[in-house]
Amino acid sequence: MDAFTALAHPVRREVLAMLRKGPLCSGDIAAAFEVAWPTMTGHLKTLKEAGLVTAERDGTSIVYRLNASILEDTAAMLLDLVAGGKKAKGTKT
Amino acid sequence: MDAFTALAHPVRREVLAMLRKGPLCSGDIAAAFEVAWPTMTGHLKTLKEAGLVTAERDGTSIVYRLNASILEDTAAMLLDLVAGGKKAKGTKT
DNA sequence: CTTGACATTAGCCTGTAGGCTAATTAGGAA
DNA sequence: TTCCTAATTAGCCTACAGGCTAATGTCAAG
Repeated sequence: MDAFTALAHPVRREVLAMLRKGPLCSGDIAAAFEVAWPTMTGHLKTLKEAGLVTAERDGTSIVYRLNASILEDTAAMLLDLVAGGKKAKGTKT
Repeated sequence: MDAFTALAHPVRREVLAMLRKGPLCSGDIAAAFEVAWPTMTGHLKTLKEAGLVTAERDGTSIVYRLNASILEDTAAMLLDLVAGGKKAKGTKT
């Protein structure tokens, strides 16, 4: 699933917001929301596939970490939709 | 439908990219893609509901125009997911 | 090896996004 | 009015996202 689609779900955006403060394990993330744990696992999987987070096992826990660069790239693509063909680099003329 | 969800579909993002060069009418947009016209009408409706475009009738045509500010806001929200709690405003220390 | 906690996978169900065709509305021209 | 073109709305269908419960896998501890 691509980053835009991954970002379309409010819970997944909230997860990213939690993660910006530092890495967290699956249980902590799941506990912070109303959804069942397996549901959160699904969201985390989606985020991981989109490259927005990374996962790493640490003992019995699995630690999720925000991947800022993908998020920045995605934001840049949005800004490009506005500016890409309008202001450009001033290369023309 | 919210802006993030609206942006999740590739055709809708392409429509926005077309629109950044200037306003276009429904028919021109529909003709530029493989989808049937009513399908494109649906996408345009979604974009309009998200505030990403505006529509205005001009004779028999309906002209669609990009609303850059919503797109910029949306991009800003993404960047905030990265920086919002990390770098903040430099207020601390 | 058994137990217990952490997390994912498997399986099922429901709602809705996204596609099409056909019908309808809106506006200009004859 | 009548007709033609532009665009939307209505209705239907299929596929898949997103939720749950139950079962399974994984690791550390005893």
